[in-house]
Amino acid sequence: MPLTTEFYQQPSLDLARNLLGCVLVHNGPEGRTAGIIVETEAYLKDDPACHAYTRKTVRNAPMFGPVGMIYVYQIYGQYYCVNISSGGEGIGEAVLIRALEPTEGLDLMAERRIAAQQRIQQFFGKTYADRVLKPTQLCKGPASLVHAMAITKEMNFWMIQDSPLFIEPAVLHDFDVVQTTRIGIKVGVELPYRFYVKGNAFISKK
DNA sequence: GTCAGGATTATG
DNA sequence: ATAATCCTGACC
Repeated sequence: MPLTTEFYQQPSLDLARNLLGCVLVHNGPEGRTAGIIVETEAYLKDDPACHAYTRKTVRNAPMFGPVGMIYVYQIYGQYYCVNISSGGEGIGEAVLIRALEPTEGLDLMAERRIAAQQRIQQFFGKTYADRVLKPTQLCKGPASLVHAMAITKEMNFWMIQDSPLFIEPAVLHDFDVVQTTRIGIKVGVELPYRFYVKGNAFISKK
């Protein structure tokens, strides 16, 4: 059973922490893929790194939506990242999913990762060397997991409580959580809003 | 209307 | 360490 609104109503930092161990699932036309969430980051309203820091805009609108609204945005021209809106309607906050430990559909994930990379390389008229992706490489990083799970910008504004992309309750328990600073940002670097499962081999970066 | 730059990734 | 890329948001 997917997690419901009640779960997403907790404060954004709690949500980021408590999403660890839960399972992100996509029941798509090509099949089912799933993975345990092992790394997240929170973006809060009074946080300079947050897309919604200044004001509500076309891009960040889903962050101001009801809790559980999916926010997919493009980055560096060619990649996408997925967030879950949090904090309540009218409050521009969200949790970024940064890494999964794949549990279902690993072959499909690998196919999609390679296909995605081929599209990108082909755009430059280059070829993409054949390779085998290890399970640890499938969903390591926010844009990688978006490819592996076939998450698209179509899903922007969808509600994760009621969509083919959803989250199931925690299957991991009794693990240690590391709370530290976020990755890839230039402002708000000192804020400890990143959470990951200690010792897990699938996180994007130490 | 213009323009700088990014919550990344793969490659050298 | 660095390139690649397109769309958004800031500013004039």
